[in-house]
Amino acid sequence: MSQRRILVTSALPYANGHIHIGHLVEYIQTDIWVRFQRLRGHRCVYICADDTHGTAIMIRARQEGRSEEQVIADMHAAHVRDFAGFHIEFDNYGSTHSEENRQLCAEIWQALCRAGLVVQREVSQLYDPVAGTFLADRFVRGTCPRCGAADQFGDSCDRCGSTYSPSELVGARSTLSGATPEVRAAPHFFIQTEQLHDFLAEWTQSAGHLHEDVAHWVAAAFLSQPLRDWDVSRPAPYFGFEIPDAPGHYWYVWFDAPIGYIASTLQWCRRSGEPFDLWWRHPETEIHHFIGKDITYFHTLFWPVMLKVAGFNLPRQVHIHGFLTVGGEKMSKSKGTFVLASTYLKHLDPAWLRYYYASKLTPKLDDLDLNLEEFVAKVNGDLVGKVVNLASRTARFVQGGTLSAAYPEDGGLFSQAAAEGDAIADAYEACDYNRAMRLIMALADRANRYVESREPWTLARDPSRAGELQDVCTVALNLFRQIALYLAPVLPTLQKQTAELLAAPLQRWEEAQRPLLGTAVAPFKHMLGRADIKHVLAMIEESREQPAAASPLAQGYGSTRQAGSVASSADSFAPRDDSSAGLAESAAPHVDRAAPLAAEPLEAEISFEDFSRIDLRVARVIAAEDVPDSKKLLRLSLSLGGDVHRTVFAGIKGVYEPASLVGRLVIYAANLAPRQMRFGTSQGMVLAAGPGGKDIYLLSPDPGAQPGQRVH
RNA sequence: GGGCCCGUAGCUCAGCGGUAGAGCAGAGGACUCAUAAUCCUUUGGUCGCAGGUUCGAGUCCUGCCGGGCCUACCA
Repeated sequence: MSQRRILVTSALPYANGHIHIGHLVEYIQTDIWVRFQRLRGHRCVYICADDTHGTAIMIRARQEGRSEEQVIADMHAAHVRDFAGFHIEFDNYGSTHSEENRQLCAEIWQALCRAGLVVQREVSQLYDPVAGTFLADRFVRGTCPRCGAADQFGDSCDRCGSTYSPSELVGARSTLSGATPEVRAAPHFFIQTEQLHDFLAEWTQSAGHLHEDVAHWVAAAFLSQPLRDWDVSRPAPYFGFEIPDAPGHYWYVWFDAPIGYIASTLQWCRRSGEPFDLWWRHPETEIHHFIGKDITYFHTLFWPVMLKVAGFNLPRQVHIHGFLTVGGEKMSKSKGTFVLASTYLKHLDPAWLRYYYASKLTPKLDDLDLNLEEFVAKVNGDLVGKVVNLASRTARFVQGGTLSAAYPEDGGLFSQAAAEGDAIADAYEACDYNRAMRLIMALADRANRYVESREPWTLARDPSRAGELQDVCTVALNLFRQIALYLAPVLPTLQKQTAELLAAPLQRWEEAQRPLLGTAVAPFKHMLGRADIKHVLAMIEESREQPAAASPLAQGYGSTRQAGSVASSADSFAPRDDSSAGLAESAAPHVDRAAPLAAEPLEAEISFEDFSRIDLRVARVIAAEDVPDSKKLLRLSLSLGGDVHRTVFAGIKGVYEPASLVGRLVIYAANLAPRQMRFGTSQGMVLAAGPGGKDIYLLSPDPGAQPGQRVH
C-alpha cells in the first residue's frame, strides 16, 4: 500500500473547563486511530488546540480578577498535562488565541467577503448596562412568560418547555451583574451559506465524507430548505479577534475555533520545517476530523463552506461519536460520575480506560456507556487474564535464554493470526474498535488454549525436554507479540514492554507476519495491574461534588469533602435547626443516607412572610384518571370540602395507580398560578417528595386532618 | 409538533433475506505455569408488539409501543 498523508484533528476543548472522562472518549478514539495509521507506515499528523475565545472566558476572567490570557494559559497547561497522562500525543497542541489563527481568520474572512457571502444586519439583543456587555441567552434569567416558573434561562423554560426570546422573560435580570437588561440593537455580520447550497448538498452526500446517518440527518434537517445566514460576529466587548476594517466587531468564537485546526498545523509546520501547503492545500492530503455529535453542523455545513471558499482542503472524513454515559445516565457531579481526567489518574491506570473505550467504540453515533463493574471485568478478564497472562505464564520458563532458532510447528496458529491482521486493520481504519478488540481477544483465547494443551509447566519439570519447552514458549510468546502489536494503537505501554521483553522493536504492522526467532528473552516484568472496584469507587467518591454552598448543612455532606475545597469544619454536619436536632437524637437508630440532600441542596433562606404566601391545604382525591396521551400525568380532582373542587395534573403516572388514590388525603398547593397544559389547565399541584422518575412519594397529613384545612 | 437513531440471552453487543451468535455473568468439571489467571462442558432468547412482501424475515415494507438525541410557526 502506498503511503498516505493524513492530518487528523480532535475537536478543540474549551478553555473554560478541565478535561473529563467524557472528553476522553474523543481524544482516545482519535489517538488510537493516529497510532494505528503510523503503525501501518502512513504519514499521520495529530493536531489539536485549545478553544479560547468567547463570552464565557471573558466573564470568568472578570470574576477571577485576571486577564483572559492568564486564564487560558493556565488551562492550556492543565489540558496538555491531562492528555499526556492518558498517552494522547499531539504533534502540535496550539491555541485559537495565536497570531497564526488571527492571520488565517483574516485570510478566510477576506475570501468570504470577496466571494460576496458576507452581509451586515442589525440584531437586537439584551444588553447588560452594568457589565457593559451583550448577554447570551444563558446569561439571562427570569420568570417564564408562559407558565410563570421562576428563574428560567433566556431561551426556554425547563418547566413547561416553551421557548421564547429573552426579551419576553418577566423580571429578566443579568446573571453577571443582576441588572435589568435592556434591548439594544447592534450590527452583526452574517455568512450566507445558502449561496453554497449546491456544493453542500453534493459534499455532504458524497460517499465517505460522513456516516450515512449523519448525511441523512443533514439532508433532512438543513439542506431540504434554504440555509439560514450564519451570524459570525459579536459586538465589543468580546474576548476574541477584532475583525479587520470593522472596529468594535469580533469574530464569533465558532468562526475562529475550527480555523484553529489550520492555525495549529501552521505552528507545527513552522516549527518542524514542513511545507504548509502540503498539508492544507494538496489534493492527496487526507484531513480527518473527529468530533462529538453535538457539534456536527458546524463541521458539516459552515466549516466546509469556509474551507471551500478560501481554497483549503476539504475534510476527507468527519468521524462523529456519541456522548459518554456512566451507568446508563448522564455524567453527574452530584453522583460523582463527572470524573476529571486528573482525578481518574490519581486512582486508576490510563491504559484501562483506553482499552475499555476501545472495546466500546463503533463507527456509529450511539452513546457509549461506562459501566463501572463492566469496566473492572473487561480490564481484568481481557487484558490481564487473557493477554498479559499469556506472557506471564510462559516467559518465565525461558527468561535469560532465547527463543528457538526455527519456528516450531504450532498447528497454524501464527499464520492464522497473521492472516487476521487485515481484518483487524480494516476494523481500526473504520473506527470499529469494538470489532477490532473482539478479533484480537479471539486470538488471545486461541493462544491460551495452545498453552493449556502443551502444558509447559509439565515440560519444565523434565530437563530432557528443555528444547520442547523452548518451542512451546517460542510459539506462545510469538502469539503474544502479535496480539501486543495489534493492541499497540490502544496500549502503547504494552507495545514498549513487549519490545523490551523480547529484545526486538515492535513498530510496524507487518511485524505480525513473521515470527521472532532466536532473540533473548528478558526477565518477565509485571506489565499491567488489575483493576479493583474499590479504587474505582474511591475515584467516584472523590469526584462527587458537594452541592453548591447553600447552607452549612449542605456543606457538611457525608465524608466526600474534596481535598482542597473550602470545606466547613466537621461539626457543621450536625443539623443546627433546633426542632430537627431534637428529633434526630431521639431517633438515633435511623441511619439516613446523605445522598438525597446532596442531590437537591437546601434553598436560600426565606422569611416567614415568604413562606406564608404559599397556601397549602389538605385536600381529598375524589377522582383520579389516566391522561392517555401523556407519559407522566394523571388528572386528579380534589375536594377542599363543601363543593369546592379543583383539577390538577400530577406527574405520578406509573408510580401510583389512579384507583388507589381515590379517597386519600393529600397536601395541595392551592394558590399556585394555574398552568395551561396540553390536556387542560392544572389548578395548583399536589405535594410529593423524591427526585422524580419512580421515586415519588405523595405527602399525607396524619389522620384527623380535614379537607380544606390550611397547612401552617 | 416535526425529524433521526435505537429496541436480539441477566449485562454489553454482533448478525441485516436462507437452520438464532460472541464476550461477560450463572451452573458443573479440569488444571495449578500465571497478576484468585487458564481450559473444557453447560443453562439461557416466541430477535419490542401487530400486520404485510417473500418459497423463506432479527434481516425488507407499514403501523404501534418503549428509550435516546436533535429541532422547533421549519426539515
